[in-house]
Amino acid sequence: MKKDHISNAVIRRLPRYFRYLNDLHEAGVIRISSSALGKSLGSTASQIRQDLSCFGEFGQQGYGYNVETLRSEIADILGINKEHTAIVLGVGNLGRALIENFHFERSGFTLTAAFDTSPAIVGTSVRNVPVYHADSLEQFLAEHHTDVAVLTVPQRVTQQTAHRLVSAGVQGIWNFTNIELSISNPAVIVEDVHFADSLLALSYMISDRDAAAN
Amino acid sequence: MKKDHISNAVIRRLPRYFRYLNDLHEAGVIRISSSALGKSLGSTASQIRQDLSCFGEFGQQGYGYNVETLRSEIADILGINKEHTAIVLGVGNLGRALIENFHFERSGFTLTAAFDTSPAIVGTSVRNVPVYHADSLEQFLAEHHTDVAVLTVPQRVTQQTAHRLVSAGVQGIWNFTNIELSISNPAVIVEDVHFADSLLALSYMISDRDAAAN
DNA sequence: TAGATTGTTAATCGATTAACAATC
DNA sequence: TAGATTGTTAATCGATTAACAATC
Repeated sequence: MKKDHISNAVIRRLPRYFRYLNDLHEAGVIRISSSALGKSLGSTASQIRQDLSCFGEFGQQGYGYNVETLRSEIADILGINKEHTAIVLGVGNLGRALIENFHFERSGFTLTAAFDTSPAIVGTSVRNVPVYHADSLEQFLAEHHTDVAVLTVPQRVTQQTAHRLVSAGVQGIWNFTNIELSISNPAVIVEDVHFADSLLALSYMISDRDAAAN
Repeated sequence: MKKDHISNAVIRRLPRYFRYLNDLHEAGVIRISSSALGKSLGSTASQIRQDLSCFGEFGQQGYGYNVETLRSEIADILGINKEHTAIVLGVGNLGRALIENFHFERSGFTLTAAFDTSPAIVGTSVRNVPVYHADSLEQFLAEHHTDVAVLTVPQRVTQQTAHRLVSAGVQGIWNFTNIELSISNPAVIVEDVHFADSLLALSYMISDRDAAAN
């Protein structure tokens, strides 16, 4: 039974399902049951059926799920076929690492441009992505529909850059800075990648283990 | 009332509390109530008091919490004062970006070494972190207690590198590869930073918004 | 003292798991 | 047909929120 509200817990599990189904597909697996899927992913068959049922009926009694069909359905749900576009703000080490190494296209995104202020790189391109001066950001956004901005700028210009992006109408910000963005427009979606939070959680878990051992 | 089991939900919120308390402290704020904290962080006073009560009693009736005291308590809880050590595996763009730009010391970690196989960088150092050849990993780990390994190696060597790290006795792996690690030793803690999962969640959320608008 | 705010217990809400009729 | 497995409803579990006595 399709639901109209999807909980965050479900949304966060979908990419993992997708990733694993891709692996299965590449390995030539044709069908899989919810219980096999659950076992591989460390969750339960119930949870997987419950999660999928939020979006429709993709399986067949007595058979399970066709791997390629389910993969493709989840891709659709996640918006991978929507031809999203993205730009990168800040071509330092991290911005460059993402442009060069991260497979945006596997998530359905096309990188259309990058922006920086350093004269050494403005005018060059990285992996065929042209690097423009940050001053031309508004002009670019006015001329090119852009769904997501990847924020990898230095901390001190983070907030102002975010403001400019929101004013210019981007739909989402993928935020790699350690700054908590305050965004006036609630329609703009901010997805944070807080490295420090992740490392501190790891720190807690290894420290906790130490404590338990004593 | 101190708890012995702390839920994952609580653990994931602690770093945010810590980050915000740091900001408050730097801004010279002396005291804060759970309701003010909740309002700023977009959660509830109840939740914050409930979360903190897992670890002890840090507040005072009628007053609230002393910012510096609470900050310091949470730092202790997270293990920031444990003088953890870390090494970086793979000094490509991402590894380099982390070494150069991420403030490991703010999370209580000291970077003691990095490893790579490229002759161009083995023997150099990045931000005073020496880069050794990956072949010397085991020897280094035998001689230097190492809590966490930061995994930023290419996908094809990810799993084998993880195995070597686990065999050599690291306690935690901060995994930036898109590979789901399978680790034999359940005592080793893996913290994944799955960029693609994060971007796909963002993709879902902007796509969903589109759909709702139609 | 009176007002504010804690830590904790109780109530509510939501998410996960179990059970099962339907059916391939 | 018999076995397997779905989608969904019901039961359980855990997390969040509300309420309040204690007290600074």
